[in-house]
Amino acid sequence: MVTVNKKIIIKTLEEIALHMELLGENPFKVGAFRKAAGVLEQDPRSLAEMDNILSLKGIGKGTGSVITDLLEKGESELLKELQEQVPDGLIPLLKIPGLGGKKIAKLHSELGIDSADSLRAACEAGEVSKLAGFGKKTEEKILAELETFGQRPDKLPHWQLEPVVRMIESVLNAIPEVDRHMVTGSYRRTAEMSSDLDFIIVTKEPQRVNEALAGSLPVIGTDASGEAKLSVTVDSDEPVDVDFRFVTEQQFASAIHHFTGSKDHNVRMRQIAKERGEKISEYGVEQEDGSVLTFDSEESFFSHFDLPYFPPTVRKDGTELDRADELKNLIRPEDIRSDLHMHTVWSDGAESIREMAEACRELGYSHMVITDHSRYLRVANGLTPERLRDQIREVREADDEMDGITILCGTEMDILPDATLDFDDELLSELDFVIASIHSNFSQPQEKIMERLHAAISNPHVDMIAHPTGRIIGRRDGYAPDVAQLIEWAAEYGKILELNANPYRLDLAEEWLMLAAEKGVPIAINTDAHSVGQLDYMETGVRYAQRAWLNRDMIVNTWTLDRFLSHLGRER
DNA sequence: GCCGTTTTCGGCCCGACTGTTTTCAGTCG
Repeated sequence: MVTVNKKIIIKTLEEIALHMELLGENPFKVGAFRKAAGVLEQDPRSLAEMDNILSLKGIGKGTGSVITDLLEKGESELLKELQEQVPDGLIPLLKIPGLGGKKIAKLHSELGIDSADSLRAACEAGEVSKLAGFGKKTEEKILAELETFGQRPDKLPHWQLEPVVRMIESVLNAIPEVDRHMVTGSYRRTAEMSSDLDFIIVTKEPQRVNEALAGSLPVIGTDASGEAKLSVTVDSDEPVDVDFRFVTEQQFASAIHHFTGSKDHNVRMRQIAKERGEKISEYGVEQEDGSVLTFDSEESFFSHFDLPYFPPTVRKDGTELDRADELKNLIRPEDIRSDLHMHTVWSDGAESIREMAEACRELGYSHMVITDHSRYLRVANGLTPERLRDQIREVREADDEMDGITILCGTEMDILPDATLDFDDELLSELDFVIASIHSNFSQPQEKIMERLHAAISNPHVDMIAHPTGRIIGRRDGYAPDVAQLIEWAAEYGKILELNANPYRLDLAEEWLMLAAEKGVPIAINTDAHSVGQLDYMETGVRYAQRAWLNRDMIVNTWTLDRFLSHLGRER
């Protein structure tokens, strides 16, 4: 029998919701199972640490008995019963746009549809269009969707959407009838992955803008087109769904708040409004007398409800509204005064030490660390001990020459596959800051990976572990370390863990950052820049850190140079 | 199914668009 963990419970609850949806169940009942799954997912504790799982808000008799079933018997009676009523093949059909639980239930009961294949056959035979509530257009649309069924990813990583956002913004900037625009949705919340892009557009002529957009964007499909919105699929590396909403200047603040979400955040806000006899919509706040209040900014919108401004990144499951007093300590981009991980032409970077230093000074940093790769990483022209000593001399010279910023000597040293380090202790002791990281043999068993990480983190000269899991969002999982253990070690040995701000990485992930915070492990947000331009990744890193509610005092790069060095136990 | 110092019953956020309808259900976000 499989050991039941939190993930299995979450998945089971979600499966139950899906099956119920296909049985045409009451949407609120379906939602209750989804909500229970969400409550567990949001809770940072592991199953073992949750002694009172059944008393969590959102988990009641029904969802609780599913959990009890799973813990006691390893499976859910309810899910088994549902699976007998609903063929497995129906579940994926929910992903077809335009098909929801009720329509699929009808296809199943009236036509015996039980899979994508039988649905295709029924469409081709013209049976679907004969059903009440269905028609010729629906049938054609289903057939077209089945063509590409399962080929498109559900969500795209933030880094992949970024160039699409830029492209769309430049199109919007070129349309004269567009007065103002903003990208919202989960993208604005710096979610790792988003299923679509949402733009709010202020215009007095929505129809003209609608036509201009449809004419200028590489549109490969239109889902909806009206006075208030345009929904299209835009061609890019992957097709991207994009929604445009047209609003007036007065509605703008309410609209960006509404479409930035999250959905759960909005639900909480609306409940608060309702208790006061008000009603929130994307157009404003309706008063009891029917008049609608609008706002000149999101700040004044929140303030209307006696709330401080919650940045988009913390708008998640609604519980953020209970954490208003933590906002003042939340890390913000302007708190950052250093970048501790970057590369130069000495290894695989594009710019010189001085060019990187000038760029960091421009950003207003007080100090920075040059951390080129070590010799093991041949593909990146990693530094031999001799070259590193040469580099130290050049860094010291540059530091002496330059005013306004302190340049420190460091390395991003490889942790080798055999759990040894690429440089010896003597050389490491000559550096101001030592990063250790894994770039090779990702597929080793977890014990070996952990042995490598332990060798690094327990070495007294090593200060930080960089991109601790090696993941690339949406591409690869990395080397799957036991992150909880790594965090324990970091706490034990007093070491720093990195939040790598490169949008491809964002490593450590949110859930681990929260655990690290709980254990008091300091975090460094670093760009790992390989060029001057990449130093700008810092903002994404900080926004991502906000999602984990990191406060500025635990972020190493907010510290003064003196505090940083004294933490490292180094003097210069 | 879940929840509740206004409630143990009756709500549960709210609106746009489409397709199939002659006034609205279903889907989506």
